[in-house]
Amino acid sequence: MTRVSPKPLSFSQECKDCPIRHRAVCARCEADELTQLEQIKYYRSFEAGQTVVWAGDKMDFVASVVTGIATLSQTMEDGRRQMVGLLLPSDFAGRPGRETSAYDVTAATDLVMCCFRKKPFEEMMLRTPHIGQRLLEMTLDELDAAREWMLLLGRKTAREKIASLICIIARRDAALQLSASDGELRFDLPLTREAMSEYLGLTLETVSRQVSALRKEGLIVTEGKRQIVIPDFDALLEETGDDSDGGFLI
Amino acid sequence: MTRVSPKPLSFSQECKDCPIRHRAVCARCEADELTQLEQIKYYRSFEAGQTVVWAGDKMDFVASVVTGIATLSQTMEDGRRQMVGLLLPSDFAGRPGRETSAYDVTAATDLVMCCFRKKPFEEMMLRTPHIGQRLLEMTLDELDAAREWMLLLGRKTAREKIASLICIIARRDAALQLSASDGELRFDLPLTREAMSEYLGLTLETVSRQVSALRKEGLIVTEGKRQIVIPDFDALLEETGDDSDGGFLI
DNA sequence: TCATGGTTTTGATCTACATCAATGTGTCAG
DNA sequence: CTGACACATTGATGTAGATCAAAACCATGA
Repeated sequence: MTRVSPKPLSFSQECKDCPIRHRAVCARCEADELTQLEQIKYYRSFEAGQTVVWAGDKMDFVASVVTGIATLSQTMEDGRRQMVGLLLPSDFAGRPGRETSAYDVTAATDLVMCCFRKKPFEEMMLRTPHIGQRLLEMTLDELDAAREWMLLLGRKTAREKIASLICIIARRDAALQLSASDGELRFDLPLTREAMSEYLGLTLETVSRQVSALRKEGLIVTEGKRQIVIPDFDALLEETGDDSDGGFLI
Repeated sequence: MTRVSPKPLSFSQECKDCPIRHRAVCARCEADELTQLEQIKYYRSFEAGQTVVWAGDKMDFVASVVTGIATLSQTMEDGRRQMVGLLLPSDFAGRPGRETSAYDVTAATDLVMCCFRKKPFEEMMLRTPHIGQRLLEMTLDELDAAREWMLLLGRKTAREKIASLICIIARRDAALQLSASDGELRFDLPLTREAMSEYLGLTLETVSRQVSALRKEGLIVTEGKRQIVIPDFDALLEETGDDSDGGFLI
């Protein structure tokens, strides 16, 4: 909940930090709208493990992830938890037109978010249609991702779930940094086994076992703490159960 | 795929048929926009079991359900299927800005859809911001529903899944028809055991067993083919695993 | 250097649900 | 009335993944 002093970022710098979506929200704005956005935005940073908002709590801002990873989760009374959203840099959180957060929002890693107070943001949406249009596109993308996720939760085996998660993160990672060093893929898997289990609807023991299995078979290589190397992406894709083309995952 | 001759419905009649969302898309339009909508819309009807579009097929329209139930499903190569959308009267199908359908769209019951050719619809969205705004609201609602569904798929027991599905249908049914005869709830469960199993990520045998169990315990009463009576809604809610208030399900 | 606490791995056992197989029920055509 | 067909129920058995328990790993700080 540490409210950090606003960083001296210009818009162009900011867009460098969050290359896809946040820029898409901001960069097309006319100059005066842009100025207004500047006036109502602020930055907050969180340490890994901190909670941004609890489900049911008042949430008077919308935000986009600048660096780090945030998660959205639902909890049942008896403590069972299911992750329902994974926000990478440039992803958007918060729903215009709703007072309270429907989910626990948690920092999975150290996290910086760029926040806009909700009221002014909504007013600006009314004045500036393209923001709403862009938000609609992004929401439709998220809905598609959620539906892909539903297939994973409802029908995939533990092994397929793990392979899918790794491929999803690898793909999104590759999309963010232009570094498509084709052949092998190297990236950070910045989730604990527990976070992975909440994503996948498994226990953390099962996650651990299946990751070990994939490693023993050489489909993935783990380097140090959480660095992962995929020697042959297509081979791993085979294990996901998805049809080969991979389609429109974010 | 039977293309039905356009029915002689006025707008007000149409709004009677699809009381919530479809009206929300249309009724606020200015008179001239309304006329344009009238010009580009047409009706199609399908028999139970028919496929509206296959995943990957061209889909050059968006549509809203007038009567009946449609489903969105994903299929894996080996045939495993997961339902990812359940469209009741007034729900919206199709994504502006996408050429092909991402899902199999199927008529779960006899079905009538009100279709708008995509191109003119998109052009009208640009001219008429409130349509886009309404679509954003609807998409956000669907995203919330999808996330609730993810919790169900990832963490609920078979018994909780069945209870949840019945409650969801009962609630949406009650929302459509004003008839809130409180105390007991009576409604149609217009899904086969197989469709239910695709919704819930279970096998149809497990669905059958759990429905029988709920019936034997008196939590639900089945009348005739697919009519269901819930003598005590709150008692059934207890079995869903959700927190009592029930929140924001569509 | 060693204790401390968080995370991960691995093992042994249990169980909810899947799978395979048979039987029952309702509806429609003839 | 009688197959025939689609759908639903019920039973017997198997298994993927959960649960319970212990150990290993790994950073941090005294």
